[in-house]
Amino acid sequence: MTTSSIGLKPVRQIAAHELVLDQMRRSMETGQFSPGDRLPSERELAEILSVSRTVVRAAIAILEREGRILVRRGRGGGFIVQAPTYNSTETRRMMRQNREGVRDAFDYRVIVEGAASRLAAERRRTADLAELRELLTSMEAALLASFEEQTPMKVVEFQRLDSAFHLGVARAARNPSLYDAVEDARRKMWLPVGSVFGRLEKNANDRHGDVLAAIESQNGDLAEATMEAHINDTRSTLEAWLQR
Amino acid sequence: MTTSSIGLKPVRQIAAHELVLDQMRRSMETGQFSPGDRLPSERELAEILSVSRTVVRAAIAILEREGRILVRRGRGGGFIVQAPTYNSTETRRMMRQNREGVRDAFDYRVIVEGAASRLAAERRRTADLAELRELLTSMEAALLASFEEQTPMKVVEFQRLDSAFHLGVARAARNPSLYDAVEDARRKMWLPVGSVFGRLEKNANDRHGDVLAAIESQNGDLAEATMEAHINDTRSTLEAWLQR
Amino acid sequence: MTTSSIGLKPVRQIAAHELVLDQMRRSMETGQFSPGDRLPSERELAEILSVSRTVVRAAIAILEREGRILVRRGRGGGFIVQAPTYNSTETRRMMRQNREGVRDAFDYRVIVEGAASRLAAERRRTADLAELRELLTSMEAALLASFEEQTPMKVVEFQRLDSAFHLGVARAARNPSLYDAVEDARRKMWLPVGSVFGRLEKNANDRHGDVLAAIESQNGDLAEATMEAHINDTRSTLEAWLQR
Amino acid sequence: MTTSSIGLKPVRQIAAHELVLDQMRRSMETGQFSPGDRLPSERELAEILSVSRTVVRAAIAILEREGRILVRRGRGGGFIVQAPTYNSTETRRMMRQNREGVRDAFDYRVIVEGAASRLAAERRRTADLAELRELLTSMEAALLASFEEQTPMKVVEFQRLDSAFHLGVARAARNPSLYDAVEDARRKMWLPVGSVFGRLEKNANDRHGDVLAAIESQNGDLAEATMEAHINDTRSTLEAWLQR
DNA sequence: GTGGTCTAGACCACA
DNA sequence: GTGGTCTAGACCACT
Repeated sequence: MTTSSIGLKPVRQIAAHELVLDQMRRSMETGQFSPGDRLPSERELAEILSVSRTVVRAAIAILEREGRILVRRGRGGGFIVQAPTYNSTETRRMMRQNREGVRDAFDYRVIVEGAASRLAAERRRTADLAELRELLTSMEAALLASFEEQTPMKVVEFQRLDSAFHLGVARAARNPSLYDAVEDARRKMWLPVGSVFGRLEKNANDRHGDVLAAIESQNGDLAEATMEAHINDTRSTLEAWLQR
Repeated sequence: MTTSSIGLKPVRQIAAHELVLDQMRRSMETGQFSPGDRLPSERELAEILSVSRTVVRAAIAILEREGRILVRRGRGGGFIVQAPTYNSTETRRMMRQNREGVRDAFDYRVIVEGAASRLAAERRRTADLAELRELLTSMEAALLASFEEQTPMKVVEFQRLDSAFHLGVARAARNPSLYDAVEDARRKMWLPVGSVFGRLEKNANDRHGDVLAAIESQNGDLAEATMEAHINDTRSTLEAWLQR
Repeated sequence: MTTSSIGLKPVRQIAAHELVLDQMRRSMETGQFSPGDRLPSERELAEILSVSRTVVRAAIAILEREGRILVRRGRGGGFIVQAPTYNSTETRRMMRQNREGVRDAFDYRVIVEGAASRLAAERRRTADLAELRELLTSMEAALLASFEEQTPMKVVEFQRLDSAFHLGVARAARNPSLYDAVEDARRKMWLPVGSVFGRLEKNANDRHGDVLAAIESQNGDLAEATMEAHINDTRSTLEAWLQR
Repeated sequence: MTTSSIGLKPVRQIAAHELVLDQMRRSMETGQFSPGDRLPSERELAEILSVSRTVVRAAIAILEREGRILVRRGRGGGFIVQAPTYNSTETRRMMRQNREGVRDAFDYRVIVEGAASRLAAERRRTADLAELRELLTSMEAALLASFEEQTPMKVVEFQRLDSAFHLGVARAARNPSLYDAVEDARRKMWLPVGSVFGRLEKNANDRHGDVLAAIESQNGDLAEATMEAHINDTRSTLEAWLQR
């Protein structure tokens, strides 16, 4: 697709700090860190990512400039994750200009997450079920709370729990490549969409429940179909929103 | 899966010449270049890959040391692709030690190539069909020739045509992420397996024909099923060979 | 003046790369390097400034961002000094808003350069005279050339030679503090003025000649008076220009 | 002078606590604090100097080690300024080894303070005169008291008043650069000389009176000459003392 | 041989 | 114990 007729495409050496940046963005976008959380310290990040502090700093500097994190100095300081400043109007405009990309991203999600769901149904262990059920409960509670308080559930909290569930399913499928593909697919779709779904998918959890039930019953076909339906629901919601 | 609980995994910066090396290996492995062929000149490669000649030289030097290419100097010289020296026994030993990896790779192929086949059936255009049919014919001819001459079809030629067909299907699916995933999946599986299939899959083309027919008939379910069957056949063949 | 009643004022730790930046700006502004010149290499600069390359790079990065230098990579590369983009109108506007600062800067120049000229007259050695005379000749030649060719002498070339002469006088005064003061004074005045004087002070060299003659004759009073007159001429020229 | 031919000299980054140390030494040396006085609290100093307490502590620790201040703990404690333990013999030896530096420092003082005095004569306002006259009176009284009591006027008190007068003149000159230069010049000369002048310049005030008179009469030439004479007197006194 | 990047370690200022 | 900065040295890619 991107290769020349000769099968060689330009290589681009990626600086270490860009790789680190990717990692950090990704872990924030998939909700591993929520606003207000403190990232690990520079030294820890360097350790985890097996790079030098210099490289971590380069990435951090960019995130700070973007306003994604706040740097606090001194003892007790650190890097504080900031809420991303989503801009619905802007997002909508961008997505409208990229209809095809959105469609492709969803198609891809349907494929890899559907397959993951099927495999999860076939391979899930008790521990997987327990984990997924717990995530379901957390989300239920969070949604409930957000309704009662009349305060919409925070977008990022939703994102975090949603991602956790989908990635949990992918993990239960026990195929590393597939897991990576799911992560990748979510990432591709998620980035500009965060603003939208926090307010729209109040009933997302019902679908999650269906998926979990199918996985529990070890019915691969059903698990796949349910997951596909869930993702296509999301797609419809998004497209309706884009039409408005 | 490979990520820590915190979603961060070590980054590894890849030297430009390694990326180039990857590209070149890949294009030789997928048969873009056959033994005896001359690679583009250093300058051309540098241009195509958008790196400096230094980097190309570094990659070339490694390939030469490995015996994958022969460097001929002077006028009329260049880089001549050598036949890879596959070692069946070694390959078999390695794959036996990595049963799980092999299984995962095939599972992943089934998923992404199956999906690609389905989408291709739904979205294929006339030009796609023409292209795929041509590839089919070429392979037919090549196989026939190789039988008549009683010389086994050259491994790399088979590889080249096989890859071209599968990637052609993926291209017809018109989803960039999926195409990349297919490429990635083939790459994961292909590398050590080249030695095996040149001699075993004499009837591979029948399956290809079935896939193409399904795609042509725009029957998504059938296309998916046929592709899955084809890949699972390959899997069986490989596993039988590993048992021996 | 700037101290509190208690004699303590806030301290500001100056980062090494800022100090380096100052040094480099200063040496470019006083014409040590002209547009098109290549700065010493990173490694040499680090050596000369006795800092690490990292620090040099930090300063260089800022200069590059400002467009003051151009970075060329590879063998034969380096940092190429760019012509500063003076903007007469802008300069005039700024200077009009800072009349007092301009007056103070000239007053200060008159004091320190006048004193330097006097001391130079009293202390000059043969070598000093030779050096100053040579600078005079160079400037003469440069001015002449610029007239004959009908191309105005390049601003920076003028700056360079002018600075060299004045600093040469200060050096002949043999008082380190005074030399620093002269450098400082010129720096304070010079920065935004470069654009103006290249075209206006065509006869600057006559004054320089007078100063040199007074120094040569060891007449301190005359040397001081001549230098003061020269600087006040410049001041008048500038103020006339500001009036326009 | 100190620059290489290329106009770049080594940079030295100065630690914040050294800057603080400088400030504190300076304010004690110019008599802002007299022996027995209590410095502001650590917190206040940190505030005034806009650094953290850590830095203040580092500076304080050094001053304590040198015996310049006494640290008293607990309620009513604080940092108590101690009388500097000047050592005439030592000072004399050091200055003899640095004859040239002393000469340069005085030359520089003559230049900048002479010019400051001239400008002050030309620009002084009534308030300036009042301030200077008051300082004169204070010094008169202090000197008188010290004679009557047969106790030599405390060195630091002299220093304080002397500095105040000279800086007052510089302030009246209304040129910030020049004021800084005067401060700088005094600082360069003052540091090692404190021990000497407390006992020697009993008649310093007469000169101050002359300077003030000249400034008052708006006679720039006279004001400059008087100040120069005063400084050169001091120089003579010092040189005589060094000869002994 | 140039600039570009990274590493490992250190010291500092901050809170 | 945190981030901020610097050092010294290395390897790499570029031209």
